[in-house]
Amino acid sequence: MGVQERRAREKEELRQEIMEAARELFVKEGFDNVSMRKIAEKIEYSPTTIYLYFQDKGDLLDCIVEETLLNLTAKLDSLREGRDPVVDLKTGLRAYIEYWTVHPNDFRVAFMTDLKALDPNRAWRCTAVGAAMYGSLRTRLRECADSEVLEIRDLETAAQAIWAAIYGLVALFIMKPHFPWVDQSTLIDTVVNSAVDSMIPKRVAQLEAVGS
Amino acid sequence: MGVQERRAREKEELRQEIMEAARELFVKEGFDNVSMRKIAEKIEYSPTTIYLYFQDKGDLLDCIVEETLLNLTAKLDSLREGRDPVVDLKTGLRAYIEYWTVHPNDFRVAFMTDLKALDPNRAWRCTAVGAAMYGSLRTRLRECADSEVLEIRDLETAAQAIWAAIYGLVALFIMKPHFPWVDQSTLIDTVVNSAVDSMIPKRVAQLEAVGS
DNA sequence: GACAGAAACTTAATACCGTTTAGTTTCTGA
DNA sequence: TCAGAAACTAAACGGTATTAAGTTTCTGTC
Repeated sequence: MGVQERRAREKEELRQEIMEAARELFVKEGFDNVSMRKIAEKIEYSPTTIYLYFQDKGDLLDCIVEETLLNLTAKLDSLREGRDPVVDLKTGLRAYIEYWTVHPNDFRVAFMTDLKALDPNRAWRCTAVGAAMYGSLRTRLRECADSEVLEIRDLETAAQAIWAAIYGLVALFIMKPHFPWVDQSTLIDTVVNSAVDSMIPKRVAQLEAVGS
Repeated sequence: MGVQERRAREKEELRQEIMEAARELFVKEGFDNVSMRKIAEKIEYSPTTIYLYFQDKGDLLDCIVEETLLNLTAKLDSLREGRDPVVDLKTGLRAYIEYWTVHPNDFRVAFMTDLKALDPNRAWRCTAVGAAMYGSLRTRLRECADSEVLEIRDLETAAQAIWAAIYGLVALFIMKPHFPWVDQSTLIDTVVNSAVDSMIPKRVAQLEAVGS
């Protein structure tokens, strides 16, 4: 029964080809400015073929963004060193911000396209990976709390506050690229330190600030 | 020459009527789900008439969002008490966040519609008011720095870091309404205090934290 | 009061869009 | 060889923003 396997493989290959073409176009032109017709033209199939592989344009986007988020997740996981949880936490946050500043158009596609905001039913893949990433943040924060150095009143509140600050910086960088930002690296450090250090006793916070 | 005045007044009235109808529809259905035809139908004119008053759909959005931002600006200005600059700053930040959580759809229209992100040329009205609001934040921060209580290394960096944290919280509230947020008021206070207090010597920061 | 011209508004068309229906072609397994 | 499944497509539907050209309405002047 090698035929069925080949067929399945071919089907998967075309699926990947569609996603690759769509990602390239979405990133270059923006989700709204890319039509199913344009994607079809790029892969030299008829527009209707895409609907055999994806429910609709939103589903296609969901799959693409899921891939992006999984890629980011892998990158963040690879950076963990496991020595000092606070260092790991800050390193992860900085890496998150820098990943998106390097791939701004992916961020636009992932977070600045209406669809995902509307209902988690349609963008369930993204929602799932996003939830996993938030879970990872919370875990790292708990590790900080479990070590002797941290004073966290409410872990959930702390995690959400940090998420907000980090997310806001990325979103503004990307939304207002022409704004007269101060030195990017300095600003990132300021936001990360401000968000994390406010949960940490002064003594340790100062040590961290010096170390970075 | 009372006729020309009346004509001008009538013209302005229709302009306002268009904006009112469009705002209502945009807020209810979202920018992308509202067509010029629907707006025209609501005001009982032909779609083309709108183009006599606004360059295109994007221009119409720009004008509407400008109005929203000016309204918010007025609200923020009215809250200034001028006694303690740090209190004024935090009050303003909280008010900013709460304004958008009360009008989430206006925020969607204002900040989560592609157009504005693309080029400041097209959304110049919003860009201008937005710049004024950022200027106001910087002014308040300078007032804090000028009073005896503050230690701000770089004012611009501090302003941008605060802006990021505050903006991020609002954006996440609105983008992920189904996320299991902790108590909203607590979270807002945490983010505001974390952002502002990191610029303030410990002694004062603690006083502020108690006061809120 | 008649009337030229400006202003306001509309009709009809252009060139797109996402998606669906109803096919056609290609391939597979018996 | 051939029935049926799988893969793919042509054509259409009902929508979109925007524009060009035409019509109606109003105004100021004679």
